Amino acid sequence: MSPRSPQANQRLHEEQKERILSAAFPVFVQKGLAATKMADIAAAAEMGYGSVYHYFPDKEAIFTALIQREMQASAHHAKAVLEMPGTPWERLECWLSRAMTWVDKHPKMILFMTQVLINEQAHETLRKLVYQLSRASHNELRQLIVQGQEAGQVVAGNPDQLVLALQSCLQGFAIEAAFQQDHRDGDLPTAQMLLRLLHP
Amino acid sequence: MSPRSPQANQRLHEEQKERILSAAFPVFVQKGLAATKMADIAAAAEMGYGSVYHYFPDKEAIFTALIQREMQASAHHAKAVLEMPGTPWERLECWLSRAMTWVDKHPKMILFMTQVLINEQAHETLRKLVYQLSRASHNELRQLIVQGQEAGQVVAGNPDQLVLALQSCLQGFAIEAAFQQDHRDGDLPTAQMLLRLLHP
DNA sequence: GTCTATACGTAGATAGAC
DNA sequence: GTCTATCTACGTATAGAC
Repeated sequence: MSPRSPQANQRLHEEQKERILSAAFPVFVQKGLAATKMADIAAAAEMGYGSVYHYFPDKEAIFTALIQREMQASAHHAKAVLEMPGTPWERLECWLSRAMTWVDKHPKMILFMTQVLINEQAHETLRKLVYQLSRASHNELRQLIVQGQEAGQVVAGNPDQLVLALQSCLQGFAIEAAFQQDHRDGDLPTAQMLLRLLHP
Repeated sequence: MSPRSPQANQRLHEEQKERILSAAFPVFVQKGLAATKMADIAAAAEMGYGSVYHYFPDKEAIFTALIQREMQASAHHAKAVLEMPGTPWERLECWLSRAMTWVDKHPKMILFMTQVLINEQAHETLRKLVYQLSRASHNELRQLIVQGQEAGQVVAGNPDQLVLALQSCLQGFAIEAAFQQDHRDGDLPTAQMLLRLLHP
């Protein structure tokens, strides 16, 4: 029995962490941070209660890891669209339709982050983290809108207000979408509908 | 010392209940149902811990009372607008601008109800209650939109989808507004902006 | 009616066997 | 590395004094 190499050990360790994160996510979404028990997470990850503590120091560390993981993915997505060729309007269309698709596929992630912004007063660090992500997204969209206004393709007006309107709608859609995953009872709005907000 | 009349007793009782509800509301909004402790509520209402239990059997009863109280107010507001004179478009304008004003003034109430829809899997009764309210609002708005479409004042398309879009936006605005109450950093969108979604 | 003190249950975290 | 058993802290709800 040769011992595992340090690299292999490291890899197994990361895999187990990932396993816990994947399992914890839906539980947090459904119950919120406070109501989620470590026992729930352990059960979802199909491992013993104590094992979770071998990989994460406490519950909040799991929560934080989930947020950070999402922030990376989001930043990556944004960059791709900003560097796209085409007119500003086309880039806006692309940004929004991608955002809508994402919202439609992972509505609970937005919900999850909304919970952080809203709920739990204690975890100031966490909230700052999510706020950063929200600001980043705001700035990207703002850039696209200003470009669109300069090209005369987007309605005039305070760009920050327009951004806020779009972001709010997306957030609302996410909540609606998350709810409808369980109780399908109508078609969700489309990116084309949202774009009407920007027509000159 | 003449004893208080039963009526006066009754009135004091109701006043104390009201006092607890008013105190509990902001706490629930900030912390969510699970994370709010009865001690928090008692402290906010400036009364002893045990006294709260004299007026409500448990925490959930307080929560439920708050929701029901809101449902009544909302139903009242809706009725007034539906019976307004004028064109369908004017009624829509009125409905939306009232809704926006309300959202702007009491954003945390929507947030509060969103929490119920999303979070806590256990309290099925509560979620049904909020869902009812949401359906009622949906139906009102749908009625206005169909009327508007028949009058050619509103863009054609699946009315339920349009309603969903508007409701989602309102929900998103509420979250944004609630957040901005603490961190003012931009103008909220206006009802006029939202109406652009409906222009033919 | 009001409040303090307490019993009970639950959940986070840890120690230590395997 | 994994898991069970346990310690500890806290929060709900209640009982009972005033």
